[in-house]
This record gives sequence, C-alpha cells and structure tokens, in this order.
Amino acid sequence: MYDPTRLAALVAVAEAGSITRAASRLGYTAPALSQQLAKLEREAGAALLVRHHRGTRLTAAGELLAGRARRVLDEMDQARHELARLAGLSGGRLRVGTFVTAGIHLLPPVLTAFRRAHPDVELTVTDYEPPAGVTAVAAGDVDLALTHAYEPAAADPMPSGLFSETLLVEELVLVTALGQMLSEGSGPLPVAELAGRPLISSAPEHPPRRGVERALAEAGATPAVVCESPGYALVCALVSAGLGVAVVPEMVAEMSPAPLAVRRLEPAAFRRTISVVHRGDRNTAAATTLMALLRSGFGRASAA
Amino acid sequence: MYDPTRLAALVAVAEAGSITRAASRLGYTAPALSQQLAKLEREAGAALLVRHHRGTRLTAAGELLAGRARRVLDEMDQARHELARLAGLSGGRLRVGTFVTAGIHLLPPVLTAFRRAHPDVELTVTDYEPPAGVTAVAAGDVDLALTHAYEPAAADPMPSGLFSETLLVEELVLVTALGQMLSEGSGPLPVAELAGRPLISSAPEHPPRRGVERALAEAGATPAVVCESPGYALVCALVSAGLGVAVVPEMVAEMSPAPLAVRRLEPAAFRRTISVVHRGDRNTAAATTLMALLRSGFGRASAA
DNA sequence: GGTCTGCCAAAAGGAACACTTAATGTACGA
DNA sequence: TCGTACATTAAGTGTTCCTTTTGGCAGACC
Repeated sequence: MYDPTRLAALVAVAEAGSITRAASRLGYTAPALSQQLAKLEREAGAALLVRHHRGTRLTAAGELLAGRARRVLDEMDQARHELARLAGLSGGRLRVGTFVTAGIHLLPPVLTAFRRAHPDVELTVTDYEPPAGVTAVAAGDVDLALTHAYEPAAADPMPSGLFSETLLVEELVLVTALGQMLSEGSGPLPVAELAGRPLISSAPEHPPRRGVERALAEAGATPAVVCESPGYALVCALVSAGLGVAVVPEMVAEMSPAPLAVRRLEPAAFRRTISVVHRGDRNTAAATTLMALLRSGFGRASAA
Repeated sequence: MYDPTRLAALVAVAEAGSITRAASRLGYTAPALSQQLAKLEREAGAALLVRHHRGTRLTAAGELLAGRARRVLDEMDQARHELARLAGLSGGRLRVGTFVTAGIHLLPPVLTAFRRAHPDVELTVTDYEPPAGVTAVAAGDVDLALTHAYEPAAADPMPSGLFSETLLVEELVLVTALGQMLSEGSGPLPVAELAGRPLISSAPEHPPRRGVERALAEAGATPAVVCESPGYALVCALVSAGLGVAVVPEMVAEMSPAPLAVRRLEPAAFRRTISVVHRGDRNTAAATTLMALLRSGFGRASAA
C-alpha cells in the first residue's frame, strides 16, 4: 500500500528533475520530500532514484513505479470528479454568509475541506453581522449563513421558508490582561465580583449582545470603553493592553492573538449559540454538503 | 488524495456488509475503522455508507468510490509485483543466518519490510553463533549472515570470496539489578570499580568474548556465574535477580525484558561490531535488497 | 586554488494522526 | 424487559510527518 502523497512526490521528481524543485513545486521543503522518497524506496524494496550532483533522476524501477503512480493518481482524480458530479455540485457555486469571528476561527478549515472535495465549485464568503445574515439568506444573496445569538436575549423568529440549525453552544468567559486576574482561585468567578471593574463592552445597543451588556451593568461593572467594531479583535487588544476586562465567547478568548488570562463565570448564565441558517428542502446540493462538513467540523472544534 | 488504507476499508465494508466484520477481517478494531470511514466521507464530501441496524451498506457514491478504489488497489498490487520481477526477486528465496540477539532485536523489523515489498520470496532464518555464520555463508547454506565481533579481540580474516560489511558498532555497558548501581554519579564508571564485584560472565573460552572476559578478570571482577547459553537473555535474568553484574552490548541492555540499571564504562574499551557477511558480486538479488534494508534499518535502530 | 552556489541528507523538536480500550447509544428479537 | 449486535464517542498513547538547523559534496567561477 503505497502512500499516494509519496507517489505524487516521485512523479514530481521525475518531472522536475530534482528533489528541491519538486519540493517547492509541491509546497514542501526539500528535506521533507527527501525523507518521504527514502521511505518510498524502502517500502518498494528497490532503488528508485539516482542522486546526481546536479539533480536527481529515476532508475528503471523508479520509472516503472512512477508510471503506475500516474495511473493511481488519475483514478483518484476521476473519483473526485465523479463524486462531485454525482452530488450535483460540479460547476455550481456556493455563497456563504458569516459573522466575523466564525469567518476567522471556524470557517477556514471547513472551507478547506470543501474545496479539496469540490475544487470546481465557485466559493464566495461574505461578512454579515447578525441579524443581517438571516436577511441575506431570505433575500437569496447567500445560500446559507452562520449567525450567533446571545443569552440572555430573545431569539428572533425565523422568517418563513428559512430554518436554523444549532451548531455549537459556547460559554462566555471573562478575559483580563495577563497578571490582572481578579481575586484568587481558578474556579468559576461569581458575576458579582465584576462590580466596579472597568469593562470593555460592545455597543450597549448592539442588538445581539444587548441582554449580556445589561446583565453586566446590573452586576455593577463600570463601562470603561465601548467598542463599535465588529468582532472581538479590538476588544481583546484593549483588554490585553490593560484597559479593562471583558466578557467574550470562549472560542475568541482561546484563539486570541493577544495574550489574555481566561476565567469562567459563575453562574454560567452567559452563552452564545452559533447556528447555520438555511433553506431546508430548497438548499442547493453544495449547501447541504457544506452543512454536513459544518456539523462534523464543529464537533472537532469543540473537542479541541 | 485518498488514503489507500481508507479505500481498502471501504472495499472491505462493501464485501463484509458491516464495519465490525470488515474491521476484524482487516485486523483493526471497529472504532478504528469507523473513524477512518468517517474521515473518508468527510474527504469525499458525500455520504458513502448507510448505517443499518443490521450492518452497513454503501450508498451510490460509496459504490462509485469503491469501484475506483478497487482499481487503485489493483494498480498498487501490480506495481509491487512488477518491482519484484524487475529486481529479479519473484519466486526466489532468501536464507539469512543470524546470531540470537540480532535475530531477536534487529532482524524482525527489517524482515517485515522485506516481506511487505516481496511477499513471494521464501524466507528462511537460521541461528548461527559466530563464527559459524561465516562458515554457513562459505558453505552456501545461507545467502548472508549477521555476525558480531567483540573488542578487544583479534578479527578473523574473511575466507576468500566472502566479504564483511560493518552495520553497527555498539558499546558494551555495565548492567546491574535496579537499585544496586555501584558507586555514585551517572557518568561513565571506571573499569577499576568492577574489582571484587560478582560477575555474571559468558563462558570464558567462548571465542568471541574471550578478550572481553579476560579484560574483566584483569580488572579484578570476581566470577560469580558462568552462562553457557547463547544470547544474553539468561545473563540479564540473573543480573536482574541480583546474582551479580554483567557487561553486555548496549542494545541488549536497553531491550531487556527484565528490569536493569545501565551504566557506561570508562574507558570505553569494550565494543562489539555487528556485520553482515556476504558474497559480494555473487550475491542474489534478494540478498542485495535485504542488505540495503539492513543499512537503513540499522540507521534507524541506532537513532532510536 | 580558494570560494561560492545548488543540491541532498541527518538531527532535533513540535504538531497532527491513528490506533487502542472503555463507555454510551440504538434498534431488533426473545 | 432483557439480551444481542452494531456503531459511535471519548480519552489516552504512540507514531508519523513536517519544519528548522546543520553538515557534506560536487561543480562553477574568480
């Protein structure tokens, strides 16, 4: 059972004439390819390459295996195309709406997987802050959209003909600058402890988070800075710089490029739900496929 | 690029009718196969399997991919056979002589690799304690033989028509029962410290180790038990039981099933060289191939 | 002759992957 | 209601693979 990646490496060397060139053409470093080819030679039980001082050629055995390799790679390519055609995806397009955070942290691996399986589907990603995503699906501007809803808050009803499926529920956690963690212990922090703390908040009248901001105000947190920017990049940067604390989704806290200290809150009253809005029976095949990937993809994300 | 192992799993499920049966037929557990198939489905971007309550069937997409998979696996099989034929190995045989320790610790992974590449070569492994291995190659009883030579000792000259290639040089180290390590420190132990220690030794007149035993006697070690058994399994067992200390090859000390404390000696005068004895130009193709595997295989063994 | 350049290989460290066992879920038949 | 058969989920462990760094080697060039 030869690893097709290694077979592709062999073919690439045959065509490029050197390991280094083949590696850069495939997007690897030269040592990586050298190791893989050495393993392939061991597995094949024969010398496949002749190392020249001006490149690398294939031996007779190498040419033979490269020939079979081309056929193997061809079969796999055909399989991919056939599967795409069977799924009715070939040549179609897929338009995804997403809010900023999901677009940064969640969507990329899923879209990568989709693209690998269906390279000829035209992909479009558009940024919509909720509830604009729902509107976009309703208007037919996108095939599906990722949205979020915060608790405590009232859930907006779905327009008729649209459906919402929950992908992930995550807690909101407290983030502070490193070394500024409030009080002792590592367990959940009572919300009351936020009283008097300078709070970096989203716009209080920003619909999705309205309930959260009000609850924080009731706990006695002191508004320090109000961020009007979509997403949490700015909030995290300000918190990391020591301007105050903030309550953000767990995923944001963990993936933040700025260093942050993270702490859960008690009681765990703050949550956000990430959902995908779609058209149900009227979904395109591409949309259905992406939704399947979203489901398993988010399963992995929550496990990590 | 579909992993051929996963493709084989899909074919196996198609033929077995259930994941559990396919798994046991392939030598895996059911969860392993289930996970691999789930990944294949994600990669393919389509549902391949229909989970019944009485087994698992393939969907149309699954059947399609399974068909391509059969062809891919076929190509790989053909490639293997062609490579074997090209190497002149098909239907041949390979007889290997080895001393006990190498047969236990070094040869198995190399033979496994050889067998995978050339399943139709008839393999024979025979146990020869040096210098009988050289004689066996000279007599044509085996195609090649692994032998060892200890230092200090005189190297026997090769009979004409035979050649010896060094594969590995390893130090001899001191082993004791756990908790009985002599003196302090973790650096190399001066040989003089062995004076008066009870020594588990190989037969003093056993040719390969004669020089080693004599040097240990000169250092003042007290013979406690003399082992006449080939290999070091018995020596290690006695040492581990606390009957005395011993000086054994590093590889033996590290791979011993009985728990042992290991310490290097100073000066590092004791070594053994593991070589392969062969016929040079008159080697069979199979022998040449195995020697290539031995070279890279021992490279890995020394790295581990 | 000495230096530079291009190419390949070895070593070490970190991230990802695949396997295992154990536990959970689900439909069917007695 | 229980027992069986099948599949999945979860958690832990070992291996694999890729990257960076380093070293060696042959020809080109000054």
